[in-house]
Amino acid sequence: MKFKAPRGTYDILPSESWKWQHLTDVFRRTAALFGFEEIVTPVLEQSDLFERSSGESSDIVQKEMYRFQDRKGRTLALRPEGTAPVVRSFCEHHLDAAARLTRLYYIGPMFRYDRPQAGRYRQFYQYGVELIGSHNPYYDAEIIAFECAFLQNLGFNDYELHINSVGCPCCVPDYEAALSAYFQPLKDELCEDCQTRLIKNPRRILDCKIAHCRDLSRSAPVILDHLDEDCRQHFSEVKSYLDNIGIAYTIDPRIVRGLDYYTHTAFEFIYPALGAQNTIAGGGRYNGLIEQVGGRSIPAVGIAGGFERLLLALERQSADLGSRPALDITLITIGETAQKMAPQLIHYLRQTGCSTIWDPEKPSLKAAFKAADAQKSRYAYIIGDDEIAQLKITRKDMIAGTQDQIDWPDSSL
RNA sequence: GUGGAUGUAGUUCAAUGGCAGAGCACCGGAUUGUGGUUCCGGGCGUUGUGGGUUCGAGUCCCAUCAUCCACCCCA
Repeated sequence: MKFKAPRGTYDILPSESWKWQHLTDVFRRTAALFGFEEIVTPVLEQSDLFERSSGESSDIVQKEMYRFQDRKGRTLALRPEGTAPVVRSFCEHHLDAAARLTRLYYIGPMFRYDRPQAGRYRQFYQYGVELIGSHNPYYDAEIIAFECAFLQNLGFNDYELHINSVGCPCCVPDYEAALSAYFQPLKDELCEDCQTRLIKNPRRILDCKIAHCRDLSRSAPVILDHLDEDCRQHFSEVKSYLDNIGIAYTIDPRIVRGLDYYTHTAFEFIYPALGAQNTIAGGGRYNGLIEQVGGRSIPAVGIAGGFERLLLALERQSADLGSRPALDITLITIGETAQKMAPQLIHYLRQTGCSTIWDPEKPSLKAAFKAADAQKSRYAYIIGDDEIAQLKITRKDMIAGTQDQIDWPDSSL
């Protein structure tokens, strides 16, 4: 075997692809229910779009982005996430001119140069929805409600919803100062990573998985106590909207989103049984992003989820994913005359909407029926000299095993 | 980028340093007009790749690639 799919990428084979179709079908249906319309953007973007939006210091930009020069020396990147491209397109095409609020969804591959692991790939598939144009906390709740509806439509209920407010540029500096002040005296007790976090990004200490660091952060200052009035008010309204529509959530002050553009509400949908990579969807409000990308200051909120992890979770739960599509008819011919008539018959059957296959080689009948089995054909249509003489088709029900005769569909055939 | 485990037939796995095998799947036949059961028959695969040690390497050593798991990070 000479060629292999590149590291961290994989093929979705026919034995699996129908499941993906199911996921995307349910996603599109749910998105439509919420009034979202699809937007498709290129897989390639100018790399500074991501550098500017995600933050120069973010891991995505620092070490995970596929970045290269094209033949004219332009620096392009394979998109590592979906929101920045959507926002770029939104600004470029002035989508806000048409409506006060823009509701968009997308589906597509994303790329991050990461070490592959359970539920983590270099090319992976995400879906996302974005509500652009309002700072109203109702929409934060609506995005969360959308994700809940999507998961529910897939028959998936075993997830946890964690929400937090990450503050805004007005209150974050104050909070980070308080955090540093708290951890500084405990510095020597922190793990090595957390000691550097203390200097670079103290909030990440709260996310550490080392037991002792967790113990230390238990009584650390909480962002929610340091929110300014506006953020506090916003968060409390989001919660009351959620309460209102009966969505259960856990307030998790440790949620720190990986991208710099998030403000106010942040949320994650988690399925703990997935192992280390257990976040199936994450999102939040990004009021500063659109301005950073070059547009006016426009508030927005959105969420993105990973199809791989969703599928892993659904399979773990043995959720109903539908079934691999079956074929209506396998046509089996016996003898030269039937052989000659088959193409016209199969053409006719397909035109009437019956999925039909026929093998022009002449396998043994046994092999022909086995093939019909392998394709999960509902019926086998058999034509041979006997049938042709009587203008009949022998129709075998492949599930019941019974057999009867039907008229040729059109006597002119 | 760091650490650990693992790479043998389509697949799941065997093979005290001494002739590369089995189950399942697949193909053919028993049944030249009938599948899913049964019976019989069908396996030369660069043992991931490249070096090394050895009379001899699937087995030991080194490198490399890939997969899995964890760190990191996130979807």
